[in-house]
Amino acid sequence: MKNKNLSGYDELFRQLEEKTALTEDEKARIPQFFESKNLEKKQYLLRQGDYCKNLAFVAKGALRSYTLDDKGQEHISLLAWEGWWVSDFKSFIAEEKAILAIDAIEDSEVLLISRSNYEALLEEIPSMERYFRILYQNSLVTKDRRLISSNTYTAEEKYLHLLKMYPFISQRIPQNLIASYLGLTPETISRIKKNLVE
Amino acid sequence: MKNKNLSGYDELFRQLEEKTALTEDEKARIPQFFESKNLEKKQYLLRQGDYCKNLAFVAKGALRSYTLDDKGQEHISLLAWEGWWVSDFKSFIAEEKAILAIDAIEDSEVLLISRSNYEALLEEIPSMERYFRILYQNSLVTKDRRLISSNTYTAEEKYLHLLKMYPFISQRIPQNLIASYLGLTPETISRIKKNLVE
DNA sequence: CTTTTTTCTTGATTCAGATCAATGCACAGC
DNA sequence: GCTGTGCATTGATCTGAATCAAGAAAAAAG
Repeated sequence: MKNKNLSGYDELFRQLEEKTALTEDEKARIPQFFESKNLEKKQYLLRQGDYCKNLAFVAKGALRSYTLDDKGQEHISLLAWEGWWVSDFKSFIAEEKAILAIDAIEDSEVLLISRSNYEALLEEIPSMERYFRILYQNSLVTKDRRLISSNTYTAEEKYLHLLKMYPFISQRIPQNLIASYLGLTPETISRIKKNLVE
Repeated sequence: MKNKNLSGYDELFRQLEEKTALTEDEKARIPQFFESKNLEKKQYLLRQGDYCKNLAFVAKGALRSYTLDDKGQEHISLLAWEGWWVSDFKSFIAEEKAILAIDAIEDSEVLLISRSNYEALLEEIPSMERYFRILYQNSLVTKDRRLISSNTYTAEEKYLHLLKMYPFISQRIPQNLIASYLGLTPETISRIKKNLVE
């Protein structure tokens, strides 16, 4: 086995074992499929228009994926910290150009798996097929809830719903990124907070 | 094998074989896990607050899932026609009360699979584990795009984007349901259409 | 400790889309 | 053929959140 920083894999195994059982033999084989990468705050993992060659597991730190609209405004589609996966899925799977950009919002460590290694991993280790089925199943539930929130709730309800789901988020993620994630402006968040105090 | 209406299973197999290979033996075993049900237009498959006991495959017709907000307004989260799956996933998986209602918007035929049969199916037929992994993977891509659309686009862009993805939708789904799906009002859709003609 | 950069707050104004209200239209049932 | 019920259009008005514009505060950099 190549010289690998194993710390990131601990976090990966913790995640995997939450959803599926792994033998020691499987655990020994898994790191070969991945490659570790450190990112500094603001460093890009993917740029819009590039091909998304990897699926990334966040072992440490936090990343965001986002689109840029015509006016150059950023719209965050995902905030991913330890234990989350991030990529432009469509680009990764269908080998199209990415519409998402991904960068680090803190100094981070990610574990990258290429398309071919991903296919091989699913093929060779059936419990990984199961892991990803369950992961995606859960992600779908979360995305569904977010979509409902986005179409149904007022700005204040969206903000409160987010705090309820991720109580620590305001300690970790700046307000302007939270705003972008919720499809609101930083000013609106600021006013909501003021209202809540009263 | 029990006496089953096989027509619905043809549509199911077509869907399955788009994503994974099935042996004749597997195809013979699959129907046992499901139960067919006919629904008339407006008939409920699931009500808010009930437990979602089944995952439903739409063999014929069309269904919608939706939430009701405080003011009694409906917000459609999914329109599902032939080849689509529909349920309150969170309720189905975690055995919680459903926040979604599901009903038929046309006379329909669905194939229902219970939680325990779903688990058994995935266990006994590994290519079904693969099928659902790929299905969910693709659904995630679609949901992501919808979320971006919802947070980034104007009303007109949302409508055009929908038409581009499902060109036949306006022939099949009434405008007021399309509006609800997009998080808009029917009046807004009407005005957009008028503007587009000019 | 000082300077620079980034984030957050507050106020004034604007605007896209909702809401309210009325009318027209189409198809299902009798 | 009428008649009712649900769906679509159009206009007038309202409103929640965006935008524009300054500062204040906090964090990072030197």
